[in-house]
Amino acid sequence: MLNEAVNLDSSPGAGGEPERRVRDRGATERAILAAAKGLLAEEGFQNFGINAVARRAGCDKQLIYRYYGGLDGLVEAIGADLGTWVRDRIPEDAGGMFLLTYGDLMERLALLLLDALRNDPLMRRILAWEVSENTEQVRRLSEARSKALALWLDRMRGSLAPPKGVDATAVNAVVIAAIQHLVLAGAAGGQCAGLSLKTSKDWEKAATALKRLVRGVYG
Amino acid sequence: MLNEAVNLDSSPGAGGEPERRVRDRGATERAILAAAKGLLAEEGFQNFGINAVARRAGCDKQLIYRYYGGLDGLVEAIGADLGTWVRDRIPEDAGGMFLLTYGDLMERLALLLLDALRNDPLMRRILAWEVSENTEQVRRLSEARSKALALWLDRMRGSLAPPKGVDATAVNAVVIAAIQHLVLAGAAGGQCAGLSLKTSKDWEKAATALKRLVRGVYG
DNA sequence: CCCCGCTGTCACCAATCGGTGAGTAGCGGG
DNA sequence: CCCGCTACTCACCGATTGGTGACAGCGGGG
Repeated sequence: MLNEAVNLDSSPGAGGEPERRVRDRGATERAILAAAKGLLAEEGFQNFGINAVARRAGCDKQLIYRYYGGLDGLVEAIGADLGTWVRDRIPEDAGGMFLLTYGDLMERLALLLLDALRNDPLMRRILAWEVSENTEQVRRLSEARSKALALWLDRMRGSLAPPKGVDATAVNAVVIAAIQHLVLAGAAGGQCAGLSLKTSKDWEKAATALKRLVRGVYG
Repeated sequence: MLNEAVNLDSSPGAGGEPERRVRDRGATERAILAAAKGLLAEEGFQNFGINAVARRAGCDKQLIYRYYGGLDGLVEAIGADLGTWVRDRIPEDAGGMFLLTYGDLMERLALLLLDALRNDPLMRRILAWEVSENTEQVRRLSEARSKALALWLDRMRGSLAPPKGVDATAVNAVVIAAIQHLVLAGAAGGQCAGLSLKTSKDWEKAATALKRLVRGVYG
């Protein structure tokens, strides 16, 4: 909770002095972006503002206006940064599933997405932000996130085609909705509709139920 | 959307005058509660505060402190009010489903819940609030909401038992999670995971997918 | 060498927030 | 009729918000 994480000028010089910041615009920009992401991930969008970001980044808010054009630009930068999410989340064994059925694939994807979201506080906060507000800021961020998600799904799916007679888009959307809400509810309140979501055993139950549902449709 | 609902002093007297408020504590209390619910439903929890509620109720915020003990008490009152939600949402034909299978029942329940939430902005906002914050305020409200939901489900279910070999609690929680997130995403951004959620045709697609998933598990 | 521009800091602005204490206005009972 | 209780309003508090203009200090190019 205490500041730290801001101390990017931990030069080995005599400690404790006023410690003038080095003049390095690139580093400052990165520090601001990191502060924004960290703040959003840890505190949520409620107290996400110019002052808070500047405080956490350890610089003056004026720099945020100068370098990012205000909070909007900063949010946009965060959105752009989400592109890396895909790169980081593609397991290396993605190619190892080329002879699975669509059902196998979707089950696997669902569980992977569940885990990925469970371990990504920033993504969770953005998700919560999306369903809570409908400002321009959020819309941009939302677009970036959903694009990243779509790209991820695309990469993972490979060239497997869904079975006929099923509106795969809709079914998958419902499954993804379930995953997202489970993760959000679990992170926020530790439960969802009477199902506890705290221990890993709880999550296994949820995962099993999720598998059953997916299998029930895709076989 | 405009204020109204607040206009409890629409006495037939000459309109436009300063229109002194009648001294009626009960009416004022009700006006405050209504203002709070309306504000929460229409604006969301972001700008939900003492000042905003007082402004909308057309009275001094001091009265909120006096009558409800501050925002916390007011939120609690909203929570208590959610008990009525159940009463209002029990269709009269609830008894007409006594010989359905569990699958029929859950399908019906899922669709009913979907519609109920789609038409209840207040419930939606509370839901969004729940997954966005974890303060004491929200926790109380969340508890009231989930209790209301549980009661509703209970009333609707009647005495039908779930099939064996299935973790009905978990499956149902996942289904409910899907419904809730679909509604939230639809209301906020008009889409979810590539599925548009604007027209009633869109919602039919989602409902169909939901039915498929439920049927896949419960037959 | 000096000066200009870029980086970073500080002081200040109006607006709003939650919260409180003091004071006003009207109704009802003696 | 008047007095007192109660519903209600107003004025003010400190803190924090987003936002801006002016200034300081270092460094590189003329």
